Amino acid sequence: MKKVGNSSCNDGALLRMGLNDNKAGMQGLDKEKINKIIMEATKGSRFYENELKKDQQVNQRIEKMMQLKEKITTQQLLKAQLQVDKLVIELEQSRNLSSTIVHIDMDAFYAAVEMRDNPELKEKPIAVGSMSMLSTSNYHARRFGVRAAMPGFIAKKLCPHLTIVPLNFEKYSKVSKEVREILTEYDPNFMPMGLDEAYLNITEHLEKRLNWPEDKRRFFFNTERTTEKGGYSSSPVLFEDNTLLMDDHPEQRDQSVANSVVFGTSAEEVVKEIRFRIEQKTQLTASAGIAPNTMLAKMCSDRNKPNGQCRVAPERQAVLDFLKDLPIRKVPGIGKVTEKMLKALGIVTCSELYQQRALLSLLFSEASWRNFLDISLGLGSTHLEKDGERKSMSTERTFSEINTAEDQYSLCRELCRDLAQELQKEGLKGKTVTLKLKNVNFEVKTRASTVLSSVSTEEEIFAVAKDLLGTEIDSVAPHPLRIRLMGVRVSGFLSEEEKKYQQKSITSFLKSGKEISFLRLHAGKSNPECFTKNSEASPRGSFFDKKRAARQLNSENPPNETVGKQLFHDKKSSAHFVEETKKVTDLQNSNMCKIFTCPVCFEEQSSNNLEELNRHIDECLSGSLVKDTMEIPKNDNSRESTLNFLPQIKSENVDECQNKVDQLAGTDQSACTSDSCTSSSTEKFTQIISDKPHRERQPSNLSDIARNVCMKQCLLPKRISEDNEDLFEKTVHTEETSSSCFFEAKGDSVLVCPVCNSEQKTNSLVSFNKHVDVCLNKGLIQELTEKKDFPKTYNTENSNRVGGLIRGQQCTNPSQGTKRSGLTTSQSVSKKAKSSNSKNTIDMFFK
DNA sequence: CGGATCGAC
DNA sequence: CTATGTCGATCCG
Repeated sequence: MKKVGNSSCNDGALLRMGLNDNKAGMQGLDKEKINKIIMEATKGSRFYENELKKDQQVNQRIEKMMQLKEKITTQQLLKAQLQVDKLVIELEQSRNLSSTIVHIDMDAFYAAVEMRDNPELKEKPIAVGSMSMLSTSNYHARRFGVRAAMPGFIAKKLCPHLTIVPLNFEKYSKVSKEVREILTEYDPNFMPMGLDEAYLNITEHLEKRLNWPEDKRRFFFNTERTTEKGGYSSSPVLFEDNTLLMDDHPEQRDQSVANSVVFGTSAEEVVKEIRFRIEQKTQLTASAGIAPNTMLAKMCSDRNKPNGQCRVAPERQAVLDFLKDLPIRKVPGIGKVTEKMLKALGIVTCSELYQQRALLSLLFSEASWRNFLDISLGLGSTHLEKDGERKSMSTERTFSEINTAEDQYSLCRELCRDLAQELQKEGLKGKTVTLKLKNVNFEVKTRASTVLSSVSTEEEIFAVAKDLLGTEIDSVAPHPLRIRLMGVRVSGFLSEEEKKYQQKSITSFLKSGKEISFLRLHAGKSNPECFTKNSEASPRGSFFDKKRAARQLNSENPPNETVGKQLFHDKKSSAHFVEETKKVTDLQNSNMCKIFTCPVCFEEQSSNNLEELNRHIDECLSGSLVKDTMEIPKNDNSRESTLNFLPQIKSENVDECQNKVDQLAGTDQSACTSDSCTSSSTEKFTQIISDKPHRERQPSNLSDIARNVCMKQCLLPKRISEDNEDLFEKTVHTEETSSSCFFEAKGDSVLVCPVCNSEQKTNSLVSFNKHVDVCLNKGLIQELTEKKDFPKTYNTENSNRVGGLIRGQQCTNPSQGTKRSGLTTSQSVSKKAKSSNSKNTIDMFFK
C-alpha cells in the first residue's frame, strides 16, 4: 500500500547532497556511513544553513500545493481528466516512432581521461576538480560516495585515499574532438551536449548502411597503441560482454581479417561500432542509448552504464514498458525539487505520473503538466534541432570574502573586462546587463538593468554594472556588503536580422570617429581600473553625489539620442519582419510531412494543423458515423507517416476506438469552454450516444471515471434502471441550458458514486457531491495509483464508460519539442508570504 | 522587464 | 580553510 499525500517530509538538506545507491563494494561505504560523514562535515556551516533554508522553501511550496489540492473538487478533477485525456489522444496520434535517436555518453569522462594519461591513477579512487568542487569521479571513488558536484574536502573525508586531479579542459576538449570526429560520420548534424555527451539521429545512416558492402563496416583493432605498461590494449572491456559483437551476422565475423571486426546493419550494431571506434581511438569507453526520441535515448544510455548500451524498440508498447517502473528522477528535466514535489503527491514512477495527470494539470502550470504528460507517454523530440543563437553570455567568480566597496568595484570591472573580451570574440552586443551576487551566507541575488543601446565593451558594461553594484552597496549601508561571488551577464542580443539593420544604421549615422574609438578602447587596457575614473567619463551631472547620480545613469548612451531612437525603430520593424517570415516557413515546414489519419473514415488527411483535422473529423462524425462500419485497413509499417493512429487502433480493442471517437465528438466545439457547454455540442453528444447504443460499453480507461460522473449514472448501462431513461433526457436537457456544474439537480434520485460505486440516495446534488468529494479525497488518488493497467496500455480497464464531454480547448502543435520546463505551481503564491519572505531575505542578506 | 528558481553538464 | 561556472527556460509580479 502506498501512502499518499501530506508527506512534507523533513529529510532536510541531506536530500540535496546527492547520495546514491552504493553497490556495497568490497571497499567503499554504505549509505548510512556516507550520510553520517557528510552530515558531520557539513552541519553548522553557512552553506548548510542556506541549504536548510532552501529546503524549507521547497517544503512551503509543497505545503501550498497540498492545500491547493485539498480544495480541488470532484467536478474540477473530473473535468480536468476529460481535458487532459483529449490531449492524450492528440499526443498519441502524433506519436512518432520512425526516427532512430542515439545518445552517447562517455563514462566518467574527465576521470577516465586522467586515468588513461596517468597509469598511477588506475585502480585508485580519483576525482577531477579541486578541494572546493569536484566535476566527476571514477567508479572506484563512487563506491565511497564521492560524486560530481561534491566539494573535494568532503570527498576526502569520505575517502581519505582519494586522489584529486585538477581540471584540464584543454585535454578533455581534445579528446572530445576526437570522439566527435567519429560521431559526425554517422550524423553530420549530431548535437553535442557538453564535452562528454551527444545525440545522434542515425535514421538516414541506417538506410544508407543497408547497401553498404561489408568492408565499409569493417574496423580494425588498434595494435600500435603502446599503453602505459608498454603492452597492447585490445580493449578488453568492450568485449567483456561477448554478446556485443556476435548477434546480427555472426558469419561475417569469421571472414574478418585477424584484428578486424565487421559490424551489422542494425541500430544496435551501429552503436556498437561507434563505441568500438571510440574506444580504439581514445581508449575510453562510452555508454549509449537507442530510442525513437531524445528523451528515451538519454534514459536508455543510463541503463547499462558504464560501457553498455540499451535500446527501446520503436513500438508504443515497448516505450510504455520501458517507462513503467522508471523513477521520474531519471527523466531529464526532473530534478531534486520536482522529484520531491511529485513525491509529496505519491508520484515516484512514470506510470504514476500518468495516472495522476488530471490532478497534475490542476496543480501545475500548463508548461509543467504538459511536460509531465509528454514524459509519461514517452514522447520526446524526434529530430535534433541545431541550437539557435546564443541568448546570453556571462562570467562569474567565487572567492574568499570581499567586503570593501573598492575591491568589489575593481572586481566588477575585471569581470566586465573578461566578459567584453568574450562578447567581442563572437561579435555580440546586448541590451541587458545583470549583476549577480552571492553573500557569505550563500544567498544569491541578481540585479539587472536594460539600456537602450546595446553594450559590448568593458566600459559600456561596467557603466551599467557599477550602478547596480552601487545600489546594492547602498542598500546595506552602513554595513559592508560581504560577498563570496560576483558575476556579470549580458543578454538581450540583437538577432541576426537586427544586426544587419544596425550595421547599416551605424555606418550611415556614425562617422568614423566614434566607431573607431569604440573598437580601440578596450585594446589599451592601460587604465588602472578605479570607478572614479569611469564616473568622470559618464555624462555630466554625475559629480554631485556619486551614488545618487549613479542610480540615475541607467539610461546613459554614448551616441546621441537620435541615433539610439532611430536604431530602436529599425530594430522593431525588422524584428517584425523576421517573425512574419518565420511564420510562413513554419507553415511550409509543417505542411511538408504531416499526414493525419482520420480515426473515423480512416482516410489520410494531409492538413496544416489539428484544427483542420478536427474539422474533418467533425464532418465525418456527423456524416458517416451512422454507417458504423469501422473497417480497419491493413497498414504495414509505413515509415513515412509521422502519425500513427492506425496501428494503435489496431492494437487496441474496438471499444477503445469508440472511446476516442466519442471524445473527439465531444471536444470539437470550441465554444464549449470551461464551465459552459453549448447546446450544439450536447446535441451531437446525444446523437452519438443514440447512434451507438448497441455497442457494448466495456471498461475502458481510468479517465472514464470522469465521464461517468459527467454524464451521471444514466449512461452507465449496468447501473441504469429502466425508469432512469427519463432522467437521461432531462439531464441532457439540463446540461444544455445550464452546465456550470456536472451534476444537475434532479429531484429525488439514486446516484451511483463513481468512486466507491455505492448507490447514494440524494435529494440534492449538493449532498451527493459532498459524498463524492469525501470519497474522492480519501480514495481516488490511492485507487488510481494502484491501477495496474500501465504495462498493457495506459488506456484500459475501468468500469462503465460513457461518451465524453470535453471542453474545446485548443491544443495545437503537439510538436514534442526538446524544451523541458521548470516547475511551478499554477496557482498564485500568497503575496504576503512572498513579500515578507523577501524582506527577510534582504534583512538577512547583510547580517 | 526583473528577479528568483530549476535543471543540465 | 574549503560548497563551481554557464546557459536556457519558466513563472510571477
